Amino acid sequence: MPELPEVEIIKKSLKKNVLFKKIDNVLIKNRNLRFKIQRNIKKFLIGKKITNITRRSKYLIVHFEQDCFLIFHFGMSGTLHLIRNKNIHQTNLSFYNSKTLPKKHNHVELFFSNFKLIYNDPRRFGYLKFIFSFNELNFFFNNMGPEPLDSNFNFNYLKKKLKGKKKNIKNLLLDQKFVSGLGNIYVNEILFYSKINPHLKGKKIDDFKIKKIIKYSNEVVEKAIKKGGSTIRDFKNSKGEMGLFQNEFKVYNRENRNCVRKKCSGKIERVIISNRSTFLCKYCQK
DNA sequence: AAGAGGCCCTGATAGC
DNA sequence: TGCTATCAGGGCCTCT
Repeated sequence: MPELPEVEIIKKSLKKNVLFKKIDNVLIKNRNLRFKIQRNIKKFLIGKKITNITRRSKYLIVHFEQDCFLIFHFGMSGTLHLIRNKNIHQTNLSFYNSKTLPKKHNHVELFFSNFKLIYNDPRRFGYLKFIFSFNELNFFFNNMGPEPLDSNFNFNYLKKKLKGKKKNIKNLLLDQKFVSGLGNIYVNEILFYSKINPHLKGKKIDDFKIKKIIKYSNEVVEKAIKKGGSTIRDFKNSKGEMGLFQNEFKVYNRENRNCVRKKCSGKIERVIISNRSTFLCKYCQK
């Protein structure tokens, strides 16, 4: 599901609901995720009070007292569900009420005094990890590139990083060491706005295009957060959960439809780059 | 050493 | 209805 904007939305609504709450109990129903859940994680979590909820890139970070942390990565299909006791339905962005809670693939349940938080992940590409110190946390994120909205993601940084790069710009923007937080949807959109062909090699990106990339990375990500993220396919029946940014897509999922630029007569094409769907207008994106 | 591709997994949907 | 094929918001690992 989530790229940076979606995780940001999850962070915000989680913060409203679970800040300063204490974990009473933990149920591990299935340890098999991308990485196996640590065997003794239950022992570490029980009795801990949540002191903050933050995000780095596509990772959600739950902070506890005494400098320990629980990191969530949602992979392609990971979701969090807040379930109130006694059927009180919470219609809060990015949470599902108990009616829409999937029955299968609930991997972890965290119990609080009057609600529980469930991590569900059918494809198991996500994972969670308990972190024991600030040092370990910093180390974990050490190799990650700046985020699109970070001031370090600037002209000089891109200029330097793109120099001599044979990799195409699409794969570069998907590379979390290059810039972190973007995924397939937002990279497609950013390249369309920037009028850059996804196949263009890094070293061929001139100064003008670098500025475009920065400008539209910022705009697309900011707007997506404002709109509550993108909801494409999961849990169609759920209500009150949907992000709205999918209505703003200019190229993603728009194969064979007309280019939205007024003077352009092109059609959106779908091609494959490194096994991922790539949407572009060949007339606009050079 | 950088870059391309395979692969991990389940579920939804389209086409026959 | 039921089969098969294809596709999906990610990223680690291996091979060249």
